[in-house]
Amino acid sequence: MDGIDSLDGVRKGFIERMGVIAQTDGMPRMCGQIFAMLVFDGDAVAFGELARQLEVSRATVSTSIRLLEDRGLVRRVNRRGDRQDYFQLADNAYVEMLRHARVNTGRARDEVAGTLADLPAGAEDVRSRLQDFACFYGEIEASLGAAIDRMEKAKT
Amino acid sequence: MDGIDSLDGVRKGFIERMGVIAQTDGMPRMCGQIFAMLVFDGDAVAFGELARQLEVSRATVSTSIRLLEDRGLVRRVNRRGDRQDYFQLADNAYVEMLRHARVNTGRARDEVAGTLADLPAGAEDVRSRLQDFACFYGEIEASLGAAIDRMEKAKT
DNA sequence: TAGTTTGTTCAGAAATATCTGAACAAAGTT
DNA sequence: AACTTTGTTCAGATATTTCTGAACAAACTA
Repeated sequence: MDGIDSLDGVRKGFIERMGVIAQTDGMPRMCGQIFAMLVFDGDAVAFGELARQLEVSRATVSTSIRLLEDRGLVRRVNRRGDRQDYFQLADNAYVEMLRHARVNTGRARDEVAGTLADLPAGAEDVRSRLQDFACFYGEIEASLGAAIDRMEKAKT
Repeated sequence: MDGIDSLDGVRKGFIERMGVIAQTDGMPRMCGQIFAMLVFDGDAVAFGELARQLEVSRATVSTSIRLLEDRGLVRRVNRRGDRQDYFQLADNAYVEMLRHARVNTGRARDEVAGTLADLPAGAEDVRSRLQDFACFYGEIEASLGAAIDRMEKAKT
């Protein structure tokens, strides 16, 4: 029975692929790999273990973890009798991801809205096209909002 | 009356800011600037004008435009008696953006689903966490799908 | 035909993002 | 006190992305 070895192989593949996805998603690869490791392992993982298993410097772990903490995706915990920091997924990690996306979308929409406000009188055709553009961002925001609501309701 | 000059200033600011947004959005800056220029100007813009006004090489215009075409955001048109290529927003550009986002999300979900399929028997806790992760992507896909439907309906 | 304009391609330059090693402070251990 | 472990910071190395210039082919012009 090689259940454990096989599980470990699957785990490594998952971590590696999530690193790639993070990259295509506008995040450093290491953030994706750390996130994947926390999802897979479930319980809190030690700072040192992250550096050792992902084969990166402690500096990289430090900065990557901070980014994840700042986004509310990861929680730092301490264990009695252990000086190391441990990390685990924030319990609302997925919702926080959506919130972050919504904020970003809002920023984009604000830029368009600002341009609209700056438009001189006349230029009605430009205004109309910019309004379409702003609506586009509005649709995304609304959709993300709906998804956030659904996930928060499902949480309970 | 400086309506036109003022309009031109607003236009330049808009183009520049959309370049930045594109970058934070995982796209080359020039794609964002070209897109912005087409949104603002409305009618078809010549290849040469893009290079001249955005102050970049023709090579950059060529590759950026291709990316935009490949994503279905921009349409290339030809004018009788003019050898130059002209470009304008695809009429369903915004919907195509959403579609692209949905495809990407689907890819990510597929990765998680693949990992789930590879999991050996047992490891039920890991399975449960990966399922949550897959659901998260599922929610995004569903939301994008809803936004796509709304926009297509509003199109008419 | 020789010269111009137009768009593409690609090697490599320039800019940016990501990661590392070394120096450090804080807190523990011997 | 001297040493170890832990996490942070930052200058700069490494890797990646983005843009350019030059070479080119296709189509027009003189």
